[in-house]
Amino acid sequence: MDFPKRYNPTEVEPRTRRFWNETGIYKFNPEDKRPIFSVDTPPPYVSSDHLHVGHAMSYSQAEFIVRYKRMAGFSIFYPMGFDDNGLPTERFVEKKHKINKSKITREDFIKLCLEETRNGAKVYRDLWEALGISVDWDLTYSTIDPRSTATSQKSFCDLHRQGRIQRRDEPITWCYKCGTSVAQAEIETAELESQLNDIAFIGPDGEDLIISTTRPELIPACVSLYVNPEDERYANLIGKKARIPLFDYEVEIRTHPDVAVDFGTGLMMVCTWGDMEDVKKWKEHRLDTRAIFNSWGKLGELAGPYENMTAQNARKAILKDLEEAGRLKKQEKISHIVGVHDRCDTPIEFNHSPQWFVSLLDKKDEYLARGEQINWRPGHFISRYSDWVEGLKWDWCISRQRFYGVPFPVWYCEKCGAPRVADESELPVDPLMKSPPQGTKCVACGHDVFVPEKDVMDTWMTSSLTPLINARWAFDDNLMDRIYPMSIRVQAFEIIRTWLFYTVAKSHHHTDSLPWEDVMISGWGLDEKGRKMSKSLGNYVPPEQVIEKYGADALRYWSARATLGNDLRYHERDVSNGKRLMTKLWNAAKFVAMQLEDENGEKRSLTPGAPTTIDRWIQSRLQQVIAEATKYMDRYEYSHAMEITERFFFTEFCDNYIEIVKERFWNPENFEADVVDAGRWTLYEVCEKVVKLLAPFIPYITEELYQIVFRADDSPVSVHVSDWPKADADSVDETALEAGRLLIAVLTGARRWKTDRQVNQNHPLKILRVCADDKLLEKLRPLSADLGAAAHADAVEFGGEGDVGTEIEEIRLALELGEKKK
RNA sequence: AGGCACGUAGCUCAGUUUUGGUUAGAGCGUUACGUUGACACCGUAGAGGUCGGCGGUUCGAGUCCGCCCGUGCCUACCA
Repeated sequence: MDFPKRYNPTEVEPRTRRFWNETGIYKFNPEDKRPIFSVDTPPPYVSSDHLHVGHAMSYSQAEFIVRYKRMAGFSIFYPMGFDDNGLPTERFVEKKHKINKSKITREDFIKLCLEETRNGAKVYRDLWEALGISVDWDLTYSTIDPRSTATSQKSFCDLHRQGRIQRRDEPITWCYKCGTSVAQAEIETAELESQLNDIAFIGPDGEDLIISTTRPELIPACVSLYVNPEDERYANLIGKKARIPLFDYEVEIRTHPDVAVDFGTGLMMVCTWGDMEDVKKWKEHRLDTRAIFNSWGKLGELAGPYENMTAQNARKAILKDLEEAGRLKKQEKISHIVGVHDRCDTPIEFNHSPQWFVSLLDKKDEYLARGEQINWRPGHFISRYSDWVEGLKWDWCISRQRFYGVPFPVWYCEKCGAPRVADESELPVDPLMKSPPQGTKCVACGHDVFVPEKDVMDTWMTSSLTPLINARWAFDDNLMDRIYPMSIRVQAFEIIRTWLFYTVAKSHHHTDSLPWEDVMISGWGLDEKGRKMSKSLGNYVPPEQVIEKYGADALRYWSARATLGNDLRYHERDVSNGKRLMTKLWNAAKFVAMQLEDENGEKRSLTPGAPTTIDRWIQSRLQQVIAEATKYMDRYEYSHAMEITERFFFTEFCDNYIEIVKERFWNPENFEADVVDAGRWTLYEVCEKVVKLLAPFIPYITEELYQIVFRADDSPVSVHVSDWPKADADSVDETALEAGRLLIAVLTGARRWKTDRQVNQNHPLKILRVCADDKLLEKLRPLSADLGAAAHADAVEFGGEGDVGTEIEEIRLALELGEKKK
């Protein structure tokens, strides 16, 4: 047997990858009749320059489970997708090429996006392949490809038919940097330093009416003043008019119970939408509309002399003018929370423009009920979901005033503006490229000329359909009854409110079911200080470098240390520790391999032989480990499965069993032949099972060992399609387990005694005398040969007096050093 | 402000639910010693913890309950 002295991942990993590709073991076979385990895995964004070990971590964690399920006998449906469209990609392209959508044609912009999409996909794919992520690349989708486009458009049409989609013209949260509407789910909060300004408006009798605002640039948008109805200070003002400083027009003074009496003066201005509260009062009281921003966030006509200024400049100018007019009474620094766009951190404003909405608010209860039906792992993450659903305030705005995304299957009547939604048979369609079918007439007015919808869909409108994209829901040859609902969704916690929630809502409305049965939530890989890895902090650890230095298996080992759903700090020493496990495994397997050949290099035939107590001990322990590891893997607790296997392998198999059994091979003349056989057989069995138990975590080295040592002519082609070990409860031998514990206690005592005398552990003992009560001695007596072998004792005797304590109090030892043999 | 997690050895983390139960574990680091018949990418042994704090339940609490302190994340702020 040709067994390399050292394991070299740099050589083995690419070769093994080629082997996997050639054998096609990760391909989904639709003809396979075994139960299917299908995985809805996150399609990463194109902006690949942000990849760090945290990404490697979360994808690896999900993949441990997939590899386990594959070995456990499931037919695996494991696709990868790429989230190529929508704002994330557009923002990435704008940043990289230092452009924005106003400075480039739609066509050129889309061309750049497609180009970056291809680049990004390649970087990702290279990394996933290097990591050994066992997806079936033939199942790959992109959220901009015809399949996803058709699926998204079918979703739109279906929801539209259900009356769940409407076009509404109302105030909408808006990002002026990106020039588009955004949905509630895309708004994050940020703490901002600001200034609270006390400004004197002019009361009906010319008196000062002081309001406090952080947004003085909105004064020209002011449409009303408000006080609390209980506030007696202002009772006489209600219904009267106040005059706006600088802009010189009048607004009515109204009441609303939401106005806090104790904030500032208790008097507030309400503008055409500085925030949600303004919108609320505007709707309730049908206030005037004074929209002052144009679509790029500069002030418009109503701002008079401040027209065309940015909000920031207008704020300064207006404050200066107010001060000169003596109307700025007080300024105070405050920090407050504002909503910002998650893609660019720009504070969110309100704007008024027609948008497409998916109604959500009327179905909160049903979404919450769906949440309860999901198997959340870990369970507590359901609260992230429920909290979000309960806190929903707006329906889902799905239209974006952008270029690169899935087009709406919609045209408008040129004459009356009524929308004409495509029929499902027309999908996929880009209305900019294609008109409605010949002879189509407007249902409202009968006119036959249409103009295309130019907006594109929110990227989540598409990615919320990944289970349905995978199942080819929009196509005749779909896999709906085979893979849908999918078995599992894997993702990190930060996109519960977006990807997860929207996917649940979509499946609820399209198929009246959950999209999947289980959800497995991963944590984040953090830097050494526990901070999130980010480019700006410079605490990035690129996974390629780690793989190059330690191998993919070592990086995966680090990933497997994080318990399910918890964050994990990245320390190179943990990766290095993975390397250590690999080295140990390599050497242990090498030792096993050595015993499989005779002196002439001929392969020995393995027979169970006559197992000794210690052979039965390690076999029994193995059965327990298999049972526990399997239990953990079934619960997606991969970290515990690996840990228990690793500990068993190191401390019981290597440190004790191999040390005990090796004497049989070095001095076979001291043992019965079938005892030597039993040792050989047990070594092989246990090591093979350990290799299999570790295969999901460290797939490369285990594959290599399987091919070199454990693959027989009639075995499966790869360890990764071999059978996951089955625990055999009947073969757990309680007597042997107890005996093994006693033996290790004696051995540890002998080792300590030698260490105290500063002699080599191999140094022979003339006599090892075990002293304990008769009951214990009875249990220990059958171990005599193994004990002598392990402690390198010429003679093992029982009974009498001893002075070396062991870990089991009742056992004491008397030892006598022998001559060192040369 | 509310919600959810977390707080265990110098460091990084298990263990806390299902099941409360003798001296609380691992790896790294550290100390001493050893070593070339799987492995120096090594072995053996040692030192190291009032399990964030206080109180409660219990024969018994790292584990269950209450309160508090600290950290992180999520959600939300009264302009």
